[in-house]
Amino acid sequence: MAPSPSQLTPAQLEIMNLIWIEKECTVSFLWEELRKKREVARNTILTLVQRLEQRGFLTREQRGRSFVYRSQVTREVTRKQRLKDLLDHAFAGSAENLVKSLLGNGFVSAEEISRLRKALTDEEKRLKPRKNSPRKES
Amino acid sequence: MAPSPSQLTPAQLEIMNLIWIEKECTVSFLWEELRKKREVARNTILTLVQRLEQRGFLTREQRGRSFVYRSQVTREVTRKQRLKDLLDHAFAGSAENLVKSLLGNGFVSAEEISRLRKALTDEEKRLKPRKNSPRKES
DNA sequence: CATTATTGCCTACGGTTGTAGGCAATGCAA
DNA sequence: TTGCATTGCCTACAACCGTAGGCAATAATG
Repeated sequence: MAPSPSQLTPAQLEIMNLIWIEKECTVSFLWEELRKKREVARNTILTLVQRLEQRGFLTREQRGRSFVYRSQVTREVTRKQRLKDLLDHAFAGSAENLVKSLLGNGFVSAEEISRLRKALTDEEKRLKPRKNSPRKES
Repeated sequence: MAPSPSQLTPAQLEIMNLIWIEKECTVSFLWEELRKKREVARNTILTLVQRLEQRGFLTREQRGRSFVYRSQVTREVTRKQRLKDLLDHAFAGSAENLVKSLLGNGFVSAEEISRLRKALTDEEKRLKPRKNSPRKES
C-alpha cells in the first residue's frame, strides 16, 4: 500500500487542470491564475510544477527567459484512472451504485438526466440490438 | 490546499471498508483479513486503526482483553464526499461527463446499463411529470 | 508455576506533500 | 549604469502516511 505515484494529489490536480485547458503554461501564469482563488506563494507553484515534471506528468521547454510546461498525460486517462479507483475502492466495483449515488445526492441536473437517459438508451440498443433493426458494422 | 483531513487515504479506506461490512472489528481480525491480500505487520494495522480513532472516524470499546472498533461515519457519506470530490476536481462538475466516462471505458455491464436506463427514466418522469399523469405527493 | 501467545502502547523512520524563504542570474527601466 | 523586476534553483520544514520494532501487561497453555 505504498503511496501510489500515479495518483495526482489535490494541489497537483489543480495545476494539471489548468494546463489541460491552456495547453501551455508558464509558472507565472499558473501562479496568477491560482492566486485568484487562494493565497499562495510563487515558489509554491514553482515547486509543485517542478516535481510534476520530475515525475513525468509534465514536460518543459525553454521559451525566452522562462519555461513553458505541457502535459504528458491526457485528462481522459487521468479521469479514467480516478474513476476506476473510486469505483473499485469506494463502490466495490458497482457502477450502478455509483450512478445511483450521483442521482440520490442531487449531483445530476434535469437536463443531464435527460441526455444521459438517451445515451443509455442508445447504449442499450447497441449492446442488445433487436433482430429486425440491423446496424452498421462500425 | 492543506491536506484534507476528511478524505480517507487508500490504506485507511481499506480498513474502513472492512469495518463497514463487519460492523465491529478487533485489530486482530482486521489484520487477519488484510493479510490474506497482502503482507503486512500487525502493528501497521494497529497504528492505522488508532490514528483513525484519533481523528474521529472510529470509536472503540473495550471488550474483554481487547478493543472493538466501530465506524463513526457512514459508508454513504464517505461515498458522497468522494464522489463530489471526483466530480468537482476531475470532471469540472459535469456528472454527465462522469457517467459517459464510465460508459466509454466499459465500466458498466449490460445489465447495469439496462437498470440504470430504467432508473433514469423514472427520475426523468419524477422531475418533469406529464400534465395528465399525476403522482403521489412525497 | 513456567512458558508462550495476544494485545496495546510508545517510538521511529524514510518518503511525500504543501508550503515557502533566500539567493543568483538575467532582463527591463530610469 | 544603477537599480527594480522576473525567473529558476536550492534548501527547509512541519505534517502526514505507511510501515514496523521493541516492550510490557495480561491471558492461555503445559
